[in-house]
Amino acid sequence: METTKCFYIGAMDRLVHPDLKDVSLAAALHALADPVRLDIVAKLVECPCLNASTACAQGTPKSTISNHLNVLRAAGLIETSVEGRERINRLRCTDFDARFPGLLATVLANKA
Amino acid sequence: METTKCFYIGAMDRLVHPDLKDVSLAAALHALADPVRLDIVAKLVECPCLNASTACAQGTPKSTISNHLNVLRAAGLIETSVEGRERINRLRCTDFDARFPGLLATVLANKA
DNA sequence: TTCCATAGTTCGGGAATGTTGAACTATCCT
DNA sequence: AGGATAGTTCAACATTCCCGAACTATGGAA
Repeated sequence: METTKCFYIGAMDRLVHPDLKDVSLAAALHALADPVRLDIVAKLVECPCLNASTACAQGTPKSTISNHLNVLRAAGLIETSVEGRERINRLRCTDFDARFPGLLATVLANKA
Repeated sequence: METTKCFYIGAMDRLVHPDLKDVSLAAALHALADPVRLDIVAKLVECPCLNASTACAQGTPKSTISNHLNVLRAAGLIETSVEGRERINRLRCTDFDARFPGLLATVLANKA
C-alpha cells in the first residue's frame, strides 16, 4: 500500500488557530453572518467553555456543528483545545478585538 | 396572448426598500461580509451618490454589480432611486444605524 | 420618429459553498 | 477487550453565487 489514509491530519491533535492578522474583515463578518454561529458566539460569552454538543441547540447534526466551529476557528473567533475526549471552545476575545476593535462587542450588542 | 411577459416587476420603477425591522442581524452581516460590497459601502461614504457603474471597480460584470446592489438593498443598507436612465444609490445610514446601532461605523472603521 | 448608445435587470447554467447521514478515529470507563 | 461518548471526515445532495447573453428602458442624435 503506497498511500496512507490520512484522516485527522492536523485536526485531532493539532487544531489550526490562525494569526488574526491573516483574517480579513470579510471573513470575520462572514463567520458572524449566520444565526447558528451567532448563537454559539453569544453562548460563549455566557459560558466561556463549551464543547461541540453544548455549543448548539440540541438536534443540530454533529457534522454541522463541527463545520460551524471550523468557520469560527478559521476566523479567529474561537480557540479549541483537546481535553480528554472532548474539545473545549473558548472565545479569542482579546486577539479578535485587537484585530477588529469593537466589532465583536457591537455585533453582540445588536444580537438582541 | 393570454399571459403578459413581465420582466422588471417591481424593479424598474418600484424598487423594494425593506423596513429595517424586517432585517435580521445575520442578513445585515451577510450583506457586509463580502469584499466587493464592503468596497461599495465604503465608496458610498465618500461619494454619497453612486450609480451601478461607478459603484464597483471597473471590469466587474454588470450582472454581478446588480446582484451586489440587490443584496445591499435587501439588507436595508442602500436606497436606490431612478434618475433618468440611471439608478442612484445612497446609504441608508440613519435607518440602518437606528436598527443596528454602531454596526456600520464599526465595520467601516475596521475596513482600513 | 426612428435609430443608436447607455444603464441596468433578468435568466440560465456552471462553479463554489453549505448541509448532513454514515463511517470513522480517539479517548475514557467498566 | 468492549462499549459509550465526542468529534472529524467523506460523499452526495442542496443551495447559493457568478457572469455571459438577451432583454427592457430611457435619452439624445439624425
